[in-house]
Amino acid sequence: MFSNVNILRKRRIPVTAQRLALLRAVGAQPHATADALAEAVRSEIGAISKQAVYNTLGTFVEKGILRRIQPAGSAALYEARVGDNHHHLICRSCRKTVDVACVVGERPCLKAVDDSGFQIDEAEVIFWGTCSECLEKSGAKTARLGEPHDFCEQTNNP
Amino acid sequence: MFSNVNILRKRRIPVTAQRLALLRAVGAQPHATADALAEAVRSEIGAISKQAVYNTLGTFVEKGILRRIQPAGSAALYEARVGDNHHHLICRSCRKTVDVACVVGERPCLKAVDDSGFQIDEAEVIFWGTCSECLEKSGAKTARLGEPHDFCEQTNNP
DNA sequence: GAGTTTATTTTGACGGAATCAAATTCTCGA
DNA sequence: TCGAGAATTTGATTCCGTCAAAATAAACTC
Repeated sequence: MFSNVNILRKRRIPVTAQRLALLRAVGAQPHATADALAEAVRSEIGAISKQAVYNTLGTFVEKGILRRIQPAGSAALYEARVGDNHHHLICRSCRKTVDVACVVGERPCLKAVDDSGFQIDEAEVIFWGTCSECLEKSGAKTARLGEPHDFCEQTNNP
Repeated sequence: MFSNVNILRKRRIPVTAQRLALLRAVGAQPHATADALAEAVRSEIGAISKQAVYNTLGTFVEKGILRRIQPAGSAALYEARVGDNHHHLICRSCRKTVDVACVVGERPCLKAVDDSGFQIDEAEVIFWGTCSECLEKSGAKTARLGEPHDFCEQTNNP
């Protein structure tokens, strides 16, 4: 709790019980939704409003304390791992989400593409697939492999 | 119109005025939302229900006729370019969306990553940034660079 | 071509996720 | 401790998409 206070102080973010509890909640469960975090906080400090959750998480994302992932078809997820360059792997059937170390190394792909005049600040990569449990459940199906949707590294070097 | 009919016939999708109009609409404007497409269709054939739009677009995506992109914080976009391997570049401030060719390094990241037991079928890549117009408008502001978003921060090591 | 089967479209209600706005309460610096 | 400014609560609201049932249209068979 000590270091969490410092995290906030360091960035001039007023320290409140709600913010501290949210920080702890995100630390405890990675890839959680705003709603799940709200529940976690409630079981710890009693109550928190939906709005406070959104405000706070939004602030944390702005300030670089948290990272927000918004996978297609579901609510945003929040994680405490920032600053390292990792991506995500999501199971289409059970939605399990795991981290994937970035293959390309640092700052993947940011400059190699034709940027059309954009100033790119982030490359968001989500790998979609089926996790091992769901694969077993569905009978070790090898279905979708036929048409892999390749994502190419820009740096062709190994 | 002729070839669009064939696209549907080839896949055993019953041909309807709504589906044909939607196909034309998507062809006319890439990266459009369901709502924008509905409007386009309405100005062409008079009317279409919201549900028909969603049903149809959903079917098209399933059948591989269209591709759906779901950028964080906005409605899904649909595009007719399928089968080629390209990604997207989105302006954070005006939402302009452009295609980015995937520099074909013949190494799809699909297998290179530690897949945690997943069977990966797609790698979704979205580059976020600011387009040239918005850069100018904001006075060639290098604003966001001050607080680098996430991973630019600590990955300055080679 | 007419009739049947099947699938699509329409209509209207509904749901979850997130935001807006106003009033209240709290934190922090003087 | 006090007050200004910021955060939190509350409740309504918007946006995107889905559900369910009835009405309608397309495709297949004869």
